[in-house]
Amino acid sequence: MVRSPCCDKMGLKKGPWTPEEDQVLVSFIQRCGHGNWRALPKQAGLMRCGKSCRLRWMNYLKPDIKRGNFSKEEEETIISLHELLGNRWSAIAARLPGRTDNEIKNVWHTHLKKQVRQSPAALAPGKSARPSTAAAAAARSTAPVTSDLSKQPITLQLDPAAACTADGGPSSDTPSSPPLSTGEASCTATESSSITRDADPNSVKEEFTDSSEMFVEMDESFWSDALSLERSWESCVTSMGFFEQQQQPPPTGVCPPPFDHVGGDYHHVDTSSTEDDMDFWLGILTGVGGPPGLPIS
DNA sequence: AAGCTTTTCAACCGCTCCGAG
DNA sequence: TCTCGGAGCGGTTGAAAAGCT
Repeated sequence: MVRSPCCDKMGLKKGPWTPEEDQVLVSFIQRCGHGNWRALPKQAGLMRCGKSCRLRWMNYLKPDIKRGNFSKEEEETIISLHELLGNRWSAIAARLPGRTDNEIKNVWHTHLKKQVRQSPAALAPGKSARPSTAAAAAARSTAPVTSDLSKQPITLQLDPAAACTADGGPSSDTPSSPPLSTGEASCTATESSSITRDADPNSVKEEFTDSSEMFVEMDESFWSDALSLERSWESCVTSMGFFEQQQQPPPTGVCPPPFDHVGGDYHHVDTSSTEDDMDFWLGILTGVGGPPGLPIS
């Protein structure tokens, strides 16, 4: 199937954004949100394609973006996560509040890659058997899981009915606040935001400062066990020694979709779930994508 | 100071994913 | 179930800045 270009190239501007264009984009998004990127430039009066607007906003103009050099801790976090996740820049960015995937990708290619090549041992303290980048990338379907689910960043699809104004238009009662922060009412129907369960965003960074202590590998046997219905989620994970290592009980705040929380334990209840479903759930667990885990009341 | 090389990073491109109809 | 369109992702590019001779 041949797809039409994302935009009609005729008459649309490319290249660096001017301060005036930035101002137009920011003020429009503050007023109206960005429910439909494709339609946004026309509505805002910008001679750009929607894709370009989205990129500019996501990578540069969004109010919560952290500018400036990466700290040593952030660099170490990127290196550790890259070892585990490969070139999944958006997943890595999800662990670094205020940093964008583009920025992380750039910093990796410009100096972290060289740094790792020069002194791989020094940058992976304490753990010599970490998977290679290539191996991590190849093993994405069995990506690691983090320790404390109660502090997991969760990608949340906001309920449009609850989170949006009636017309998807501007939220007039918060004119001076940063636009479109989590849960703000001026989003449109397709808006999504990331939240963390922990009020302090820095805790997320600290959580992953030394990923060698924070992650455990999950291989096919884990999912096979989990899917066999013979073992509970808790026993599968506990058998790996993971929560013992963390000196804490298995998570109780998030119920993975294929599981149910019965009698203080997690049981695999969805007999139709597949390993793909598990990968889906794993994305939720690692905060990488998808809707949130189901909170247990 | 000038010219050349290297580095940085914003932006583009093409692809995949996913939801709506 | 299939098709289509929008969003998002990762790879790549190229202009500008910085460093070097």
